[in-house]
Amino acid sequence: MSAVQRGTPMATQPMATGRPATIHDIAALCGVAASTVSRALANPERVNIRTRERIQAAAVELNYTPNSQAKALSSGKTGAVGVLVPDITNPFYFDLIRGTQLQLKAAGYTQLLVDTEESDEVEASTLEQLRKSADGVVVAASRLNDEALAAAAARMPMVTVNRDVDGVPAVLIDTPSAMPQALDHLISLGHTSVAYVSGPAVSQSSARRWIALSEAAEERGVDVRRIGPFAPKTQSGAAAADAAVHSGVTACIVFNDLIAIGMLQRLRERGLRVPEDMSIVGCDDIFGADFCNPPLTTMSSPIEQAGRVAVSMLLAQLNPLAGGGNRSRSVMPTHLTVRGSTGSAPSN
Amino acid sequence: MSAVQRGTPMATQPMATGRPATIHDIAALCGVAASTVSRALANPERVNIRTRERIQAAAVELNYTPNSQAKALSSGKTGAVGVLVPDITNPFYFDLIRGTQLQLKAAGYTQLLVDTEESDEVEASTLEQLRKSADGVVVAASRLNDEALAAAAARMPMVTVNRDVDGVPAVLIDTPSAMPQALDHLISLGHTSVAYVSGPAVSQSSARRWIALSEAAEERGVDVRRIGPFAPKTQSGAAAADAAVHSGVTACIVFNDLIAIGMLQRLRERGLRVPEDMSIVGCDDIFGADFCNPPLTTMSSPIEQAGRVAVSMLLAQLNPLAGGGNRSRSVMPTHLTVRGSTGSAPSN
DNA sequence: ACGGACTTGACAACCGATTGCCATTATCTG
DNA sequence: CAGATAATGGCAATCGGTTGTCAAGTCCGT
Repeated sequence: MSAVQRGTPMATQPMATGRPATIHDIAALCGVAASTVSRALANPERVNIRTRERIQAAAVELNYTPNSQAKALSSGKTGAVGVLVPDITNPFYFDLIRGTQLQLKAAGYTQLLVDTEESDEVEASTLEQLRKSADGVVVAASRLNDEALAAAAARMPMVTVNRDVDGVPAVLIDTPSAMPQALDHLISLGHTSVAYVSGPAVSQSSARRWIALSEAAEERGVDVRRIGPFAPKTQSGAAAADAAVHSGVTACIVFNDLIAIGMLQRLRERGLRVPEDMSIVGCDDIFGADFCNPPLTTMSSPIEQAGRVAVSMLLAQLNPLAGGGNRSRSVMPTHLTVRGSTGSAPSN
Repeated sequence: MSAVQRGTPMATQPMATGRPATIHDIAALCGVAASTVSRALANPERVNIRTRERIQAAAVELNYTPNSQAKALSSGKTGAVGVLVPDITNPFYFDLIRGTQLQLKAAGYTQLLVDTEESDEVEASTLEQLRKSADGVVVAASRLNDEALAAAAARMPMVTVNRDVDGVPAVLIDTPSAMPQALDHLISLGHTSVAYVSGPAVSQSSARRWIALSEAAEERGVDVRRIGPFAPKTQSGAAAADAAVHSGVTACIVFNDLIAIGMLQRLRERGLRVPEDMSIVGCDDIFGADFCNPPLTTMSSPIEQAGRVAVSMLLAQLNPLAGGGNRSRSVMPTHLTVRGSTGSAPSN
């Protein structure tokens, strides 16, 4: 990161003209028609190289930047992409957002980030509004039902993250595949009675994780019960911890790290030790999972990459010209990261 | 491309037609001119009540929503506000972002969130671009120098957060005022030699905190030295911890919680106990400060409220009509939250 | 040198909404 | 009842680009 030093900005600061330059200013300066300027900038090969260069030079000189509103109006393309997340304060989405932002910026798009507040209504109305102000959307962990989501996807280009609906391209974070790993990890530590602490009832992620886990449990002949649902917030961890203790299990696999971290706090309050009395496995490996107490065993994925991939898929949909076949589904690998919150089952 | 089919008079389906309705559709349906529709919707009192109601009914029936691009183009107002943060993955900004988003949505504005990647160049170019695509900006923890920031503020409505520049309205999180509290807290625990672990060299916040701390230290006759600068990331904590240990102090007041948490980890690695061997005071009370190990003593502020206030100030600037006098400066209170990372000074 | 093929640049019609200006009509006043 | 005044609705220009159309200009081969 030593590149920080470079470029002390004595940068060529464009002087503050009263109003940003337009193609008409350029046209006037070059003595050509505005349309010629437009072409010179958009379809350079359609314009004489000398004129073109004169125009390009003038554009630089006037510090011209196209007016995105006007461009959107006449071309129908806004150059913006909406990114919908259910809760912007959930650390899981930080890296996702950063991934989408990076990839969008690289492609010259603007990111419209919206927090849908875990509400299907906010999500639906946002999608409707975005239909006119964005070229496409990335929808993370949608709270909409399948029909509504499919309908929205039919109206505008969309890529979902962690949500699988027929006909809608998706990036899936393959947490379910790590469930057997997590279970084997617990079994190897002597646990035979495990609880799955589930997330929101409308979360497809939670459902998929539970299915994967219960299948793996059946194969291995282990008792796994399900408790919940719980909201994906640390505050929910207290109730989840109490429910887990009451159920008598010695280990929990938890919908996500927020709840898991909340459980750690609650268990400590109740005088129970982790992992001596109870093992906890989280999910997502969010910011904080490595420095909570004890550090959380959890399932990790390349989240930022997921954001980048989602945007790539969306852009491929928007610009079908570019080579790469349009994948309609991309799966991000997941693995178990073992830390301090899991240990041998109580020996009693 | 063939001639666009838009003239079809009976194509006015209330259902989800391929294309959203425009004022022209409404005008056709009501048998009036488009401009009348525009007025009926914007200046209702300028249009006969019967016509107006007919138009409003048609608008509802056609599920009309104004095209924000077109509106922006002709009115010059975009209905969007840019929010610039240096690092979107820094939890400090989560609550700020949520605050701005809530307040903006309530006022019918769209939030354009941009991560400037701690770079003054990215920040400058973003501001320049936003000048045409947003009505105003909220700039958090700007990395620009005073002149550049003042110049940008002269070109478009702006409110800064944690940055004080002449003539630019600002929301200041008054962390400096908590510095004496923090120092007194440490002194009462027997510490006499304290280090300030500073943040980025260009961060005004860091500079202000240092000034407040060193003044308080002088008044109290305590030795406070400054180490750093360090980047505001947990990874920087390792170097910061080593520097602190080397300097021989028994307590650190740290620029922010990210660095502080990184220090906790590093100190543990080196076999040093917190707070027995070293006390740590963080700043910001970010997500994670309450559940790290040990829980972090830190300085807390109403960050989400800061975001809301920043937006309110900006909107007041945009719509001078509304009553409330335009405050140009708003200070958010800060207090010390004592947790487990501070304790009695080593007795040796 | 001439005609055709190909380039290049200008014009103008949009995109969807706002707004100044004017014509029409309704209402009111004396 | 005529004339004044206000209320109302429509036309058309405008915002900044994009793009289809066409005329003028260039270059070529024969």
